[in-house]
Amino acid sequence: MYILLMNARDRLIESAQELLWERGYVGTSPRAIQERAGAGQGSMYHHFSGKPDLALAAVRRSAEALCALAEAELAGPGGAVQRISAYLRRERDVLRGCRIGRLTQDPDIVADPALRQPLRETFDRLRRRLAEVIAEGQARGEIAADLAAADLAATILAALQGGYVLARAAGTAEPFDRAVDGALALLRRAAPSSS
Amino acid sequence: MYILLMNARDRLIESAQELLWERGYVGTSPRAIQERAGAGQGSMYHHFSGKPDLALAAVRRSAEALCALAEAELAGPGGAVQRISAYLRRERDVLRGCRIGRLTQDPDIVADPALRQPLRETFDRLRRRLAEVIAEGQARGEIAADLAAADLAATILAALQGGYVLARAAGTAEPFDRAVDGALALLRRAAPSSS
DNA sequence: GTCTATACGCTGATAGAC
DNA sequence: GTCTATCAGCGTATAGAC
Repeated sequence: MYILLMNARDRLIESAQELLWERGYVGTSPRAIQERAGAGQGSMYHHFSGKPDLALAAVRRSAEALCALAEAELAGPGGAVQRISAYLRRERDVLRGCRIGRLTQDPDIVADPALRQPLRETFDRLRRRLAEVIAEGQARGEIAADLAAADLAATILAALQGGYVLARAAGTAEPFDRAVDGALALLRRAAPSSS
Repeated sequence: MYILLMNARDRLIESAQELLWERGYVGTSPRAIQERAGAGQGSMYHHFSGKPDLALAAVRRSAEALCALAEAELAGPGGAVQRISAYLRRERDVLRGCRIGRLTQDPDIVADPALRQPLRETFDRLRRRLAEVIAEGQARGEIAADLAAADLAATILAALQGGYVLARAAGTAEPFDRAVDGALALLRRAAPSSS
């Protein structure tokens, strides 16, 4: 177990990341984090001022990981539609949902500007990056140029996030896959040759 | 205040609906529900066996309300794309999010089949209804017939749910509006005349 | 740095009076 | 039906020893 080799501070952050993903902010207690990390009260309150402080460190780390994963696909080979397809169809545990997206439902996260900032930045970055890829596809004649790249980027990211929501409600990945397939089908239809 | 005229049972359900929307299941305590409803412990435990039982009643009621609202737009006048547009652009308090969608992030809801069932049924119904409207649009030559209606329905519903997620992260409705606009632009592009 | 002790309010419920 | 106890356990710390 890798986690056992880390120092207490990192173990606490990683445990907080896991629990925030599984149970959200409201559903995650300092005690539960400590137990998972194998650390005591004193250790946690030595490294962090409290639950919000530890959560902030955890959220920031998760946000970075998420952006890195996205970039791996979006900077890959192929045309715009192909890279977006690779991003959307990347292998995932759909029913776990998005570790950042799920936090938008946490009232205590959204209410705290410091805690919400990483969420905003993450989705802003992803939208901008997707818009870049789309604009590239438009410049190369892959996608109709009269469609607003920023809008399409938002639609694609929203379809992804909403796909998780539908999948968790259904208890299966099926709606997620449909949502992704539908989005890609529409995107392919938006080729200039089709107009 | 209408709520003061209702009996305790209905006040409890309505208060639970509000709190579940605002704070989710994990973030909502029986005590908070009682306070908002102006009812005591005894009253709540007389009408409901406990928190899950009351939550179930509240979720069912919210689910019905949601489906009714959707149906009002989807059964309205105009063509398929126009009705879907009316549905997506219906006036909403975007930052509040979806009262059903937000519950998919609640571990205790998803883990309990009885509590999850209304979520599954709601989104299944909405997807089927949207697919019907789309199929109608395809039969009338409004939308290309070679696109899978079930996939497009999932995409549209996911864009809606994901739009809420992005908006809550951003702290403004802007990403929601973009996601909706992008989805509608793509849908209009998918007309047979464009292929 | 990490541990144990201590604290106080809240959670989710039960029991019994009225 | 509704109210008021009462309860064991958890949530979120603080204090101080080591």
